[in-house]
Amino acid sequence: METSTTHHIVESLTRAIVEHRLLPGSKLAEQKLADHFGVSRTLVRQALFQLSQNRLIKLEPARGAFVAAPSVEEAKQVFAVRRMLEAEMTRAFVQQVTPAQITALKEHIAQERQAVQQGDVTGRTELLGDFHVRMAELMENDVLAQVLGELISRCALITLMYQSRNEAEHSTDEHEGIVAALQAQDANQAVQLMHEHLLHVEQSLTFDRQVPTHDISLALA
Amino acid sequence: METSTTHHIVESLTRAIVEHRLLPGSKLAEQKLADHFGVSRTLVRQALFQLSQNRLIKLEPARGAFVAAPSVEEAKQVFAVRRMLEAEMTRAFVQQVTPAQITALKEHIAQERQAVQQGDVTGRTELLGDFHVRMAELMENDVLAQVLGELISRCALITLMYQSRNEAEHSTDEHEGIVAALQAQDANQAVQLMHEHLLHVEQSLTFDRQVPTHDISLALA
DNA sequence: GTCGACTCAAGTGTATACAATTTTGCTTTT
DNA sequence: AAAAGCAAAATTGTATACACTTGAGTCGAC
Repeated sequence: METSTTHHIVESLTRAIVEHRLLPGSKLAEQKLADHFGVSRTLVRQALFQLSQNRLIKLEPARGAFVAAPSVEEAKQVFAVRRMLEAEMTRAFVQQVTPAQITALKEHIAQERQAVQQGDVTGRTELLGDFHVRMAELMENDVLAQVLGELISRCALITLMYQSRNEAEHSTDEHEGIVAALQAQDANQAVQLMHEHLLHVEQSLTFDRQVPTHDISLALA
Repeated sequence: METSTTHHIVESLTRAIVEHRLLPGSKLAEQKLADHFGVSRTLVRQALFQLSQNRLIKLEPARGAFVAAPSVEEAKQVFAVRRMLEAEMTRAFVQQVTPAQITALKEHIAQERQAVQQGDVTGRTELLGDFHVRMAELMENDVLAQVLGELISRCALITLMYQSRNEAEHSTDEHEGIVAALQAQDANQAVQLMHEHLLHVEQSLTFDRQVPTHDISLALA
């Protein structure tokens, strides 16, 4: 089953949504997408279904697909779960840390800094999230990496909406602190820094800043 | 989008797989399923895609759908994640525990006991998993409940394959111990009991018992 | 002028038709 | 007899056709 064409459509729409070229609430009409990609509605529908599983869009029966408008409330719940999961992940990481892992994480942080410096908003958000997934991957637990990846992509939209450059820079600093604690094999310190880091990221979202939208009912709600 | 017909097919196939009427490796031909359910391949394909997201089946390009054969290795990874997540969940639970929650959990355990007594293998496996999801639900964090639900259903197949009645009874006893610690608001005790409980469940899977299969390459591997 | 029912366009839901790929079984060759 | 090659059947992948639902706009009644 699973074709590469469908995957391409998913990727393309994902980029468009994450980069805010498609705003929350926008309708995604099947035929228009089919025309744009030069395929039939069949493949578009497969892609839309997949995107709905990723929570990037919402499917309403007989009405169609709309770009998701994640609530701050949901993001808070996601962060609560991430704090639970990542605190323990960090503790386990220290138990089996190797110099190679530290090197890999430091390299990643260097990339983060570069993206922040260059003002690459989309890139930096992706990299900041990937730091956490990278940790999971380095623990050689595919399930952990995947669950964490889903959690992070689940609030990627909302993070993008709310996160400022200043906060992004702060996150990179905190990543550095965590890696330092990991290197020192100071489990309690690493866990606490991770916990605080996630709290900080969450708090930066709760400002409830003004967000543009195309959806009238959403704009007036 | 999302129709109730597709949902019905998913439910039906899920039951068949979980109840081992369809063994790991079995091929699920689209036309045969379509005939059986009296619908077109379109709806069957939707259902199969959904099942593949739930990891109950595996889709191979141009070859078709096959009932998944989860590895013990994967189950171990799932349990490692569950230990991380549920230990912290338990700790947070104690922080905000109410008498109503304790009552709800005790009621659930009574159901577990009944299923174990009656030799209802499928029912007991479902209930034993649901205890953990119920805890998440009682915390009013939908995301947590959903993530945990996915993790549990992800190893439901393998749990069913390996878990004996004796182990099921033991699990129920451990659930009772956890609730007692929650009621006493003894966070450390509750967390440790939860941690040990998940270790026990995992260990009961690693026996690598003989499992019947229709897949030849799998049987000879 | 407002509310309600009707009509019709637009779009989604499902089935079917067709194309491409894989599997299977037979034939041929060594 | 075993292995390789080929052809037909079966199965998946994609496109199209048709049915049904929704929502907007119009017309008419009050």
